[in-house]
Amino acid sequence: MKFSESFIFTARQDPKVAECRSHKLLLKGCFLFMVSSGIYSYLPLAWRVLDKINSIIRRNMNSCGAQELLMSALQPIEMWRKTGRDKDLAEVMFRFSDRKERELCLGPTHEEEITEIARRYLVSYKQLPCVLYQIQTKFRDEPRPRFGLMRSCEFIMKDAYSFDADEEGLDKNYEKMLYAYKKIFAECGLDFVMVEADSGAMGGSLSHEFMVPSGIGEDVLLKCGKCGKYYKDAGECPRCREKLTPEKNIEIGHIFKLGTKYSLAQQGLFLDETGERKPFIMGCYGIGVSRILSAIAEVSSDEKGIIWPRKVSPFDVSLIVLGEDLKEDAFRVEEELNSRGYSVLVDERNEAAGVKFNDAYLIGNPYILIMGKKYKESGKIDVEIRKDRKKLSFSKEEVISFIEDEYAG
RNA sequence: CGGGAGGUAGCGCAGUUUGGUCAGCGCGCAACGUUCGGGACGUUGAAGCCGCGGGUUCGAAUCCCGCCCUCCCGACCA
Repeated sequence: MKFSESFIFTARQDPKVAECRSHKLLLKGCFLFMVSSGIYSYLPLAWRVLDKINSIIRRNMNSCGAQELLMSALQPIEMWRKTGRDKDLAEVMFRFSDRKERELCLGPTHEEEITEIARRYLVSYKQLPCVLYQIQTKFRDEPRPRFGLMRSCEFIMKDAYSFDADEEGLDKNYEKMLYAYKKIFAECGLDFVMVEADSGAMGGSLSHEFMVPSGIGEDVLLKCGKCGKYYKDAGECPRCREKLTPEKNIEIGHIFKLGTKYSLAQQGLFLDETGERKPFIMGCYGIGVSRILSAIAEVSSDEKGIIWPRKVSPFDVSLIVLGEDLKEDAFRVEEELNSRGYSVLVDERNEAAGVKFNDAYLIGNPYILIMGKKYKESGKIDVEIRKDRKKLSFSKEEVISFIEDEYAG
């Protein structure tokens, strides 16, 4: 893609509305458009990243045997009355009524709706286990949106729900999901920690949170200085007896063993082998998709901009062209890379070199190719690695295989 | 919802104390020329309900009253 034709319009100065690093960089780099407090539009750059995160999630969910669906965002309040959560979640629900006076809300979460779906179709033990998931926008009336995308009123979430005939089945699905989550976050390039957590308003017996230590965020965990383990609450490290120090974290995932809370309240019943009616044993598994984006921007960045991990970067490669007469050659390099499956952002704008370098750092693609004076003289293309700003120099053929090697590794 | 800070051109800001001389600066944008491996230079130009509504005054970005919006800290956080 040619930079001059792309919807990328970076800012030179830091935006005033942003205080934390990810918020600042995402606005400055033209990833996000702030509509209002806690409400954002994802611009093309961010959407490319989200698309990649979603692909990683889908691949890992599908390989667990989970099936994707998409539930409604509009939900009748009536559905929530069965579980009593119309009251528990009253504060966070965007509620209103339509012209027929039907009471509605914008879905803040979907346990009730998925249970309605499950009870309609899953009527026999033979249909279990069953795992369904969706990637969808959730709506929550936050009293205080914060840190840009970190806590917003509208956000993208992956939520999965498991239905089993017995506890053993739930344990199995829970383990599978836990394993998949580890793979997903690792693929997204995030260092995360896992802690046991409260089930809160979700209910149920066991839950784990996935956290990114970041120095900012809303969840404080206690870290053991000796073994490095994190705890939700404890006076001292149960293993080392070492003092614990509080550290801020970003929660990017949360999984719950729900048990029968919803199936009992909503008559989510099936017939077992003996012909007895039994409630589903349920689990639910959430990932804050848009929060992953901001978590990466928060922890994987420097003063110049974001440093996207390879698998989620908006483009695989930035290509800076310095010199009007080199454009055609640059487009040929782009084509070569495209044909091998790599996306390239070719900066062929008529801008000063410094502008192009700084924009490349801000946008944060993992590799920056430079075609300029050196290419004219010796046919060499410089490669700058965004992560550590290390510089290498290659011939045209070598560059292609270098990129291939990097992405293969 | 409590406490703090702020709202002036697309973005970042000065001006408000002491009302007039105030519609300003930088960046960006448009045009032309020179540049072209590290946020270039010159010339010219377009762009503003000074957050909104009342009030005081001969006169309000500036003073008074009310409201709205944004950020930060706290409460809240499925």
